[in-house]
This record gives sequence, structure tokens and C-alpha cells, in this order.
Amino acid sequence: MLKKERYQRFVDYFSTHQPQAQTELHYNNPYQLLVAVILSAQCTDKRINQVTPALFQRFPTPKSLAETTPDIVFDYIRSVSYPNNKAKHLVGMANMLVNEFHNEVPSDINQLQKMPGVGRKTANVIASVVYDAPAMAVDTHVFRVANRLGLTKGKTPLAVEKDLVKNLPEHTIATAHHWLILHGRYVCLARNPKCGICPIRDFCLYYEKLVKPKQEQ
DNA sequence: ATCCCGAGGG
DNA sequence: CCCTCTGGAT
Repeated sequence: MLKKERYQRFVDYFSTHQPQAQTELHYNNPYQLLVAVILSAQCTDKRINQVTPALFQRFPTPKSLAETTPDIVFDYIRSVSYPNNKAKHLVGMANMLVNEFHNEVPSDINQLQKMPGVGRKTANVIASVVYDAPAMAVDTHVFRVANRLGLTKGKTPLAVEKDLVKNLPEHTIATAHHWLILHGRYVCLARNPKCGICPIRDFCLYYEKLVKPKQEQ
């Protein structure tokens, strides 16, 4: 099957079955989303959603977060991965929002990445979710699922990002990010992908090359 | 043991 | 390119 056809089947399936796919992180404004995404590294969204309510109540604005110290923030996020690093990042990020960006979360990914704790993946999430930019955030799920489906053969997150942005219809890019995430989280698992119940295995390269041949033995 | 919506530093 | 950070779930 041609790569272009895999893209068509992918968009057709998910635009029909999950047209409203979106993030599972809980937030009410761009500042809260930025905090939640910084916290989400190597951690489940479920756990992030358990700590953010108290965090947002105590630090409702960038200013309030900028005026505290990492060890205070640490107490609110001790149950997530890398709490020391993330506490420092959050306070540093808030300081830049206040001092460099006039309390507004910037829309440009180069501006976003100037903030501590904000790399290319997080910047692309903000650009696409908050500002509807045709940006593809490539995390562990997007990287794995896009490769398995045969949408890309990229060996780095940046290569996969460029391939997806180039080949997906522009208006589907932001939603396709969540299609890949949710499919990776619930069906196309890292260790034991649930190919048996996968609704799109008929155009999946991984299934075609690895799973199907074993069944025919 | 391996993974979860990574980023920073060497 | 590598390593470190670092808690909870399976």
C-alpha cells in the first residue's frame, strides 16, 4: 500500500469515528494548559489531573506562580515524575510570562521554547491547541503510532513531525495529534499493542509486517 | 522490568 | 549522541 493511501485511510477513519478528539488534560485557560503540559512529561494525564486542581487554586495566575519558590511548588507536584525539575521549570516559566511576555502565553513556538521546561513538543501543543496552528507535537505515542501505521519512517521526533505536517491535510493536523495520542494510549500500546481489537489494522504497516505473518504460520 | 503527551545539560 | 531527573501504575 502506498504511503499516500495510508494517510487517506487514517484521516478517513478517525475523522469519521473521533471527529472531536482532544486533550485529556484538565485546564481552563492557556496558562493552565501550559502548566499541565510541562508537568505531563513521562507521566500519565490522569496523574496530572489529580495534582492540577490544588496547584491552580494556589497559583491562579502567572504572577502568583512567579512570586513563589520551587520548594513550595514541589509540595503540590511531588507525586508526578521529576518533581524537582518541574517545580523549577514552572517558577522559571511563570517569571518569563510575567517579565518577557506581558502575562500572555506566546503563540510562536520559538518564543515558547525560550521558557524553561518548554521544548519543541510542549511548544507545538500550545501552538495547535491554543492558537489553532497547523503544528504537530510529537511525543512518545505520536512517534510510535505514526511509525507503526506507516505514516512515516522518521527516526527522530523532528523528522516525524515534518513528515506528518507535510502529508496531513492542514485542517486535520491539530486533531490528528490527538488521534495518534489516544490510539497509542488505548489500542496501539508500546509493549503489547492490542492488534486483535484494532479497528485500523487493515492499513497498518506494523500489523501487515509483524502480526499477520505470525498468525499465518 | 517497562512505560507514562520530555527537557536540559554534557 | 548520551545521560539524568524521578514517581506511580502495570
